[in-house]
Amino acid sequence: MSFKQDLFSQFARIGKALSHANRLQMLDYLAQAERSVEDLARVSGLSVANTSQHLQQLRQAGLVSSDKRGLKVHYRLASDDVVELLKMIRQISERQLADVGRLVDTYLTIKDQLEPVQRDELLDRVRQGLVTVIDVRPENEYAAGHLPGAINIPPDELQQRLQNIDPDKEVVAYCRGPHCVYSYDAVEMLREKGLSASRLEDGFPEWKSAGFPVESSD
Amino acid sequence: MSFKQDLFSQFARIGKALSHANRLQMLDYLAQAERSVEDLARVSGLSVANTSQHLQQLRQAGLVSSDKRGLKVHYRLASDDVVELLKMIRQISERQLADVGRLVDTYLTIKDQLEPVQRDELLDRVRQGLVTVIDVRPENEYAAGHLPGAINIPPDELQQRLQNIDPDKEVVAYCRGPHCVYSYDAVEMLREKGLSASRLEDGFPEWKSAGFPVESSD
DNA sequence: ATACTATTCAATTGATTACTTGAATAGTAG
DNA sequence: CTACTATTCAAGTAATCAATTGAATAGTAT
Repeated sequence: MSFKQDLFSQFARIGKALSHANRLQMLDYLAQAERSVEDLARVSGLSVANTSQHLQQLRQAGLVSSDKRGLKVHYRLASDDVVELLKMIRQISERQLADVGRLVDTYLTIKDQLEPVQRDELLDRVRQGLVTVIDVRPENEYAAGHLPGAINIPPDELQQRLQNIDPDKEVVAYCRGPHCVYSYDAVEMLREKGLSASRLEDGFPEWKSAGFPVESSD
Repeated sequence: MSFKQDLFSQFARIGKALSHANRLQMLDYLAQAERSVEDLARVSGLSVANTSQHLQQLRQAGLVSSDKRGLKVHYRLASDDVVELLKMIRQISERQLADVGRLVDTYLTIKDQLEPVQRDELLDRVRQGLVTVIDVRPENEYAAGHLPGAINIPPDELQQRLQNIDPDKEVVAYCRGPHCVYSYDAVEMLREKGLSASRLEDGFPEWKSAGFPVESSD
């Protein structure tokens, strides 16, 4: 009979509302505070009309409610259950991603052990143009010799020069040697900014002495 | 920024998996026990190929896992988090969508389905006249001894005698023992008809041997 | 009144999705 | 080996959905 079907179709409305990244982003913003349509359109980078339509889907699913005050319509989460629901999704998602090992190990993992990249592996990927290599040593050391194609960004400049780094490429940082702290710091910071970053095993001296190619800026 | 987008897209994958009534129904069945593709195809009334595709979406979203044993592939929920997630959806659905309230009243919740009725609890409720008890064994076994007040409806007669069952009362079905399939089938069918039905833990022999009262029709 | 603002509605387009069919794969049994 | 079973894959079609555009509403300010 269609009884069960009806029930599951109702549940599916909620699932459907959660099935689009933009709507989830809106819910995320609404979890912080109630907002107008315009606010939500701005933060999600959508047109107002499009935003409005998404919001209506969320309202139909019973996830948000709204009221009009003056000119503006204010939206908010319908109940705390929605926060719980989002939390569950996040939880399952993170576990799933950890199992498969995709986004989580570059973005989300807190107890990440900063697994270093092998030298030969890095060289391959540099030649394919897949990675941005960052040398975090002082400028004079960089000038004396560095990895092919590496750009020099001392630790204190990293913050400002973030926008020069291609966010779609993987970043590998290195410095003087295996125990140099700067490359750790750089990787940590880059990951916080959402970039996929890792450390070269060891440092420049080891790279050079292993017979790998070197560039210098004379 | 692409980082957040990626993250919400990952969450959306879970939402997408939950956005179809058939998939939710499958999750519901998997919440009770692990099942083969064929089992799930049968209960959801879909083709095996279609069922398989839905299951793969659920697996990609990290909601179910599977393993092959011999010919059959067994699917199960990936973790208890998924049960929690379903519970949240049901809860929001119940609270927010006015038209669902009625359905949920008669349809036992996902969690309830996992738990059969305890013997002593059943006896209490029988004495208060709150439940209809159905014995789904063959007539001769019923005649030899049955639970007090139980009515005998063999599985193949259930369909026709539905109208004799008070739809406002809770129904509890039992048969020979804990692994007897008839009571499961009866419960499933009654629930499909919108009745509040559940199974007695174990069966008649266990009831009798535990010293609970018994009636017989001589 | 008129002009203006925030939101929603309606129609359109291109992209996904569900489901079907028939074939491919992997494991079992004789 | 061959026949058989359970599941998955791949290709095609019809339905559904996201986003755009331009117009319609409802409220505010002058």
